[in-house]
Amino acid sequence: MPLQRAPMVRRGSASIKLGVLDARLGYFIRRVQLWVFQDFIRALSGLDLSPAQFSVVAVVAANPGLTQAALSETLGIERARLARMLHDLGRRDITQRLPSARDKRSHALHLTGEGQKLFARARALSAKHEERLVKRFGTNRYNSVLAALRDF
Amino acid sequence: MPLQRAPMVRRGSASIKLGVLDARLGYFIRRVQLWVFQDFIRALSGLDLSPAQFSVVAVVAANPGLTQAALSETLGIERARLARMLHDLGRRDITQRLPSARDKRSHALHLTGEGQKLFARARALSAKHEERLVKRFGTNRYNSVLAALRDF
DNA sequence: GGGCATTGTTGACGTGGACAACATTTCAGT
DNA sequence: ACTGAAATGTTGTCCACGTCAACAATGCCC
Repeated sequence: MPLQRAPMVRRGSASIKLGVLDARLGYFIRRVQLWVFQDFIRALSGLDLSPAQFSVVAVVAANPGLTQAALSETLGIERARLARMLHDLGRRDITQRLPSARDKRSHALHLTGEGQKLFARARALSAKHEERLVKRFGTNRYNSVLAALRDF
Repeated sequence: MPLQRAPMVRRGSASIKLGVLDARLGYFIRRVQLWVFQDFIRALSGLDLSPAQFSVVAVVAANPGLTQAALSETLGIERARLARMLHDLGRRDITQRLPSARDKRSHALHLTGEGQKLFARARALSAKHEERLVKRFGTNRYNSVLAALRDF
């Protein structure tokens, strides 16, 4: 059994000042988003669903038949990017694009049967992720932050 | 003078439901971060400084002589990525890497004279950006969100 | 002194955002 | 009804960025 050396002591990251960054909300938003997304990805790693893919599936589930343009605007994902995402999700038999009756240019988006099963599992896993967030923030702060960001 | 047609009326983005996303903090964090970063980039567009570059300059300004490893860990930027960023900032005469006396492996990071002037202007512009954020949130909510994310 | 760790750098890969161009379809004004 | 502009979805391209592996130089502990 090869004995491992103890890793070098991490010295004083505490002494490093943030400077003006300490008064910039964008900096802290990025840091928290990094943590949240990493935890989310770990939580759903078994399903191979990225946060962006999960958001697409969730909105399609809540609004069956909506168009890609509407979905794109809702999630803030470029139409071009969304087309490629839906191509992939369709190949994996999660979403499907049906022809729209009223507008032949657009597609009506739906989940497949498999997609609905996957979404049910993803929802449960993401709920556990959310619980971790609540614990990390504390219930009160979690609620106030969620409300503030939602109203933005 | 070619007369412009009025753009098509955006119809009912209000009717689209978020579904389970409405109870996912990560979703709203991303949306706010999108807005914040876009506003920040617009605010500093005259200086050609990205949010990441600004954060590097700010931390170097507040901690002259620190090493790349320490900076990397503080900002959550990969050492590899940071090396390339500092190469670019050095080429633009904003930052410089001086040899470290104690540890010949590492570099002591500093702002150049030009870098300090640039940082002063960037700080002022980013402060106006921050004021827009305060107005958008409202002072009370801004303060509570900032405090909550800072403590995370 | 030997062996492993750390530092900084470079190369390679994949992802995602941004933008332009395109065919098809729809709409508004005449 | 016609016509020009706009909307929809798709593809191609470019670039920023996170990630990982490998490397040389240097530092540290035993």
